[in-house]
Amino acid sequence: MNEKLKLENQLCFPLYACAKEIVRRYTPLLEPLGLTYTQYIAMMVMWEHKSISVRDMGKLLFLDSGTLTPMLKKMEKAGWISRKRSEEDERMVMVSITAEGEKLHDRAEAIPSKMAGCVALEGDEALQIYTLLHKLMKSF
Amino acid sequence: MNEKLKLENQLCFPLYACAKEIVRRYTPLLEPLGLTYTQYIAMMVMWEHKSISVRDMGKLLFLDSGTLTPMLKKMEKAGWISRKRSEEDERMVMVSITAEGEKLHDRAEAIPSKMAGCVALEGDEALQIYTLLHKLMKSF
DNA sequence: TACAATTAGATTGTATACAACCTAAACTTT
DNA sequence: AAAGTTTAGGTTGTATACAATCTAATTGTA
Repeated sequence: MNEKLKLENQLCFPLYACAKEIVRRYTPLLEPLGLTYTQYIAMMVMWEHKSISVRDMGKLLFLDSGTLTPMLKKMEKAGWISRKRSEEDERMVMVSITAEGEKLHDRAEAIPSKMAGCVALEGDEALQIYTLLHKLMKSF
Repeated sequence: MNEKLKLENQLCFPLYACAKEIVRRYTPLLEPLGLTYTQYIAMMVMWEHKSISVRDMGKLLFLDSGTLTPMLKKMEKAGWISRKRSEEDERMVMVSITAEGEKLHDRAEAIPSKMAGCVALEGDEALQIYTLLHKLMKSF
């Protein structure tokens, strides 16, 4: 059997499995805030940018409108953001953070340090993997 | 703003983004074979094990029955595998590869080397990330 | 040996993901 | 300015993922 078609020799598979598992571990921490993981990273964009087009958010998160549009509608309904078509360019929809959305930031403060405890890597290794993944991500 | 809640300071995010992007790049290579990425890794298990329980496949792939059951039914319909409840332990369902499933192996042979060209890492870096991700995966 | 606890899959419900396609708006080019 | 092209979002359809729950089979135990 072709060794290259063995699961243990894949580079993509551990990437896929680790990503899923870590997202899964975020879930109980995000659940009290009412956020899913994807909504959480969308809120990170909002906390930092306050107002941004769907297009630019998609570029930051590597997500397209097929994923973002329904999710942003849910987040609008939850009261964390508002959506409004831009007046300068009517093709664009601007997403803006609300006061409720800002409040979530305080409640999310404890999450990063809690998650750090879930990752079984020494500090040095975490930095290595961070560096390598960023290099890979920038090549996309 | 809390620096720890910035997207660029997350470890999980590049993991999530890289995994999605690499799976996305597999898609056109797998499409002629009629496989999705998840079906492809399931076939890897089948090519190696020939016959395995749903439970054990789930442990190898980090997937549960909620994902596997519907997918394996599709793969059975496609003719690559067969599903049969075990006679020794009627709780278990054994999945076995068919002749059609074995044929797919030949057609998949070219995929790993094609994918290698999609990853913008030097040989050394690919090994590093492989090692770190496996360490992380084993801690689950 | 009854009976409680565990286990394996299946099912249901919710939430992504993304390709493919559609519409409207903005931009290019002639 | 009219026609063709590109762009931004929205919609549809398909395929995961996974929590929660259910059923049937098996195992552990008093």
